[in-house]
Amino acid sequence: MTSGLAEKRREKYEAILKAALKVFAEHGFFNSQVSKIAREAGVADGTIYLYFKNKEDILISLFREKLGSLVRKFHEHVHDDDRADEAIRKVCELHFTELEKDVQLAKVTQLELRQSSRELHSEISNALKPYIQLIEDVLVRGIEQGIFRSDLDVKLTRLLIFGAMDEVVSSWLISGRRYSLSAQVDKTVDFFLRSLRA
Amino acid sequence: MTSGLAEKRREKYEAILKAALKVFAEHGFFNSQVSKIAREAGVADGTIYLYFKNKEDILISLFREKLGSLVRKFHEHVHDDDRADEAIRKVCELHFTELEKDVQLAKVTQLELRQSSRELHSEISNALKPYIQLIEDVLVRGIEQGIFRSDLDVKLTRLLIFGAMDEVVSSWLISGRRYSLSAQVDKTVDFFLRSLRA
Amino acid sequence: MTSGLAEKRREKYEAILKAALKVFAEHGFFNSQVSKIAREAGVADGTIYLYFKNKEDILISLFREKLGSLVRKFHEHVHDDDRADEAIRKVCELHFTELEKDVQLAKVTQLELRQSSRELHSEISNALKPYIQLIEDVLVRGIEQGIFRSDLDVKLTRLLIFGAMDEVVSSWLISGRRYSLSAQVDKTVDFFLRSLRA
Amino acid sequence: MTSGLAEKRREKYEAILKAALKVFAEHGFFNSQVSKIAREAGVADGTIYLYFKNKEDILISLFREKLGSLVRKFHEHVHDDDRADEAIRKVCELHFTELEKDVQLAKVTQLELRQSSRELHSEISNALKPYIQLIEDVLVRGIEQGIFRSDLDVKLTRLLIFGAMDEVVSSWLISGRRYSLSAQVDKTVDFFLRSLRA
DNA sequence: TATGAATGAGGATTCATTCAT
DNA sequence: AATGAATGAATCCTCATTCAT
Repeated sequence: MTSGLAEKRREKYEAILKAALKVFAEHGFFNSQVSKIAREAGVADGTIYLYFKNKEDILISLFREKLGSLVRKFHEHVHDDDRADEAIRKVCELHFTELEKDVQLAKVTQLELRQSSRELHSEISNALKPYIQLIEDVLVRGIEQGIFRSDLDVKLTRLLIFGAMDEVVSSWLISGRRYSLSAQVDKTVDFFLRSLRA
Repeated sequence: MTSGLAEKRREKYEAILKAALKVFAEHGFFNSQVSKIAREAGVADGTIYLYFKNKEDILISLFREKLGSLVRKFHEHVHDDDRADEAIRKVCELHFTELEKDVQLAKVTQLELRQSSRELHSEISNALKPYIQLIEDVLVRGIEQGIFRSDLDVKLTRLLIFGAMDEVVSSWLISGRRYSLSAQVDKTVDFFLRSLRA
Repeated sequence: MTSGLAEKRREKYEAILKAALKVFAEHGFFNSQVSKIAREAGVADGTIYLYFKNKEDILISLFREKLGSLVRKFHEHVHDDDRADEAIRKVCELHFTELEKDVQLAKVTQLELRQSSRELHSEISNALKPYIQLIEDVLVRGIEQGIFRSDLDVKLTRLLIFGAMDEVVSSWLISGRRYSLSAQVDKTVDFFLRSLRA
Repeated sequence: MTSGLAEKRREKYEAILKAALKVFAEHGFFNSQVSKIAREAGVADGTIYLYFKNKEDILISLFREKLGSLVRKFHEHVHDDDRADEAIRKVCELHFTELEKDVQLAKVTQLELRQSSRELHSEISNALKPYIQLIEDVLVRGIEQGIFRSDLDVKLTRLLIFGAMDEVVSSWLISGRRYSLSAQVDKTVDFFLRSLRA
């Protein structure tokens, strides 16, 4: 029953990631001890190193898994023949609602992820790429559909859109989540579409 | 001659900040030792603590000084009776050209500043407030001038604008500055104004 | 078929020792992980502990086996009625040629063996005793045969002889084996015999 | 008063070395914690690293200082125009009496010094070189004086002599110092001179 | 004011050994 | 007998900060 073993391994892997998410969100990356994560996950300190190369690797893996899941969710809800303006709305909606649902994840991605070492930055930006690319794909499709301006610089625009959403989330977190994040979707998307439309 | 003393004090204060900017930009906040900053500034380790409370205080002070100077520069170039759309252009232009001119500052604000502790974040967002407020003021003025839509949510929009610019700078840095940052001003401002205009 | 089982056990025991010899010679005792020896021997980590008490026990066993084999070889080549001066030559010849043939063994005995813990030292000197004793026996026989001085302090002299040979081997190893070790036999034995002869 | 500062520094340096000698002799290199040395020396753990690069550096420095002092002592007692056979006696006498007087040093040099890492070995053999060279110089002088055989291989012979003495000291230590080490000088030197004499 | 030697808390990681399977 | 995943004790070193001078 190899699947039993692999499954068990996967379970422990995810237990550690879950514990890490909680600890990182609560204390920040640099103030989180590996031993604290181990305790939270109910494993020995050394066990962590059977699943992850080092402390940074935990953060990267966490980020990859979560971002991958976000991209996957997007693909579940949006199809290639959907209207690009609806797709933009869906991206923003998922971005805001998913992070609103999972505050720990929001904290880690917005605040703690930046607290990493120099080398980590390229890893992180690699992990972000599929998401940024996804936004670009929607922009390109919008132009093809004749919905978006054909003179758009898609490489620049994808950054403007991602950066704008990112800042809204950060600000919401820093404010202590005193208002609804998902309530910002409409106005945010409106802002984007006014600029994008042909 | 207290002013002589005060002047001397100010000089050393600035020498330390200048050294810190260089060291932080080169090695990142967490990989910068106070002793390295002291050596770069030509003072003893202990002297640092006569001017700053602790290591974080150096970063905050650096940020405040630099951001204050950026805000000051804006006020030099833009006046209350200027057209709001021109003011938005001026904000973006200054944002991009100032950071393009001072790469060390760009690195510190975009990358290293985020590597700070939990407590630091509120300090940083405090230091950012005057700049964000400045953007908001322009938006309000634009509405009053009838140039911008009156249904704008200025609190949200200022974030969208700041976040978008911020991301363009980050991306430019991460790319290794392989293209001109200031060359992005026109398209970026165009993106903003299409959404803002009445 | 206990002998079949015992044989299999012996085979695995020797496979582990052979692997340990290679790993110890290459990385030194303290830089050799038990898991590395296990991998080299093609067994699981835990299996090591079915054959050896602990890591040190591997080293001691290795030493005993190898030294025992050296003593056995000596007895194959020298007989009680041989001339003692010829026996001294044989001892030195075997000492140098055997270690020259088996560099891994030389490295372990000369360099890594010393890197052991306090408690190990008595074990090691126990394992060395048969060899030192063998030298003493030759000396006693030489006196009886009238070939060696009767005023020799055999307890001291056996140390002088062993220590001298030991140092030649160590120096040869440290030099990177840039010359022939066995070529030193004649001059070394000459040095000994000038002092020993009646 | 720079000499005051330098003196103070030297004093602390020696206090740490003295503490290290005691701790290493008692527990062996690998079982000696840096913190134990610090406590013994009456300084903070971190202070150690103001004087030494790392733990190994303490051992190397200790070795160098002590061996240097032994070489210096030899030069105080022997002069270039002394008879080479007397010089050999002096070498052996100093070797045995100095280590007999300073058992901690004997333990460290004979037993613990070998327990070092691969890289350390070349450092150690470098530190030993002046002493080995000193023996060679005496041999060369003996040949020039016509006292020693002119067909001596001085490079080999210096090893035989050093190795023989070294082993006597090791054996004495392992025996628990149950006999006088310096009492072995006469017979040891006699063994050497019988081989060396023209 | 300025110095810089001294402090000492703090933590990621390794690896010999165990034990459930 | 054999496995190898899990354990968790153990420690060197860094570096922000202090304080005697």
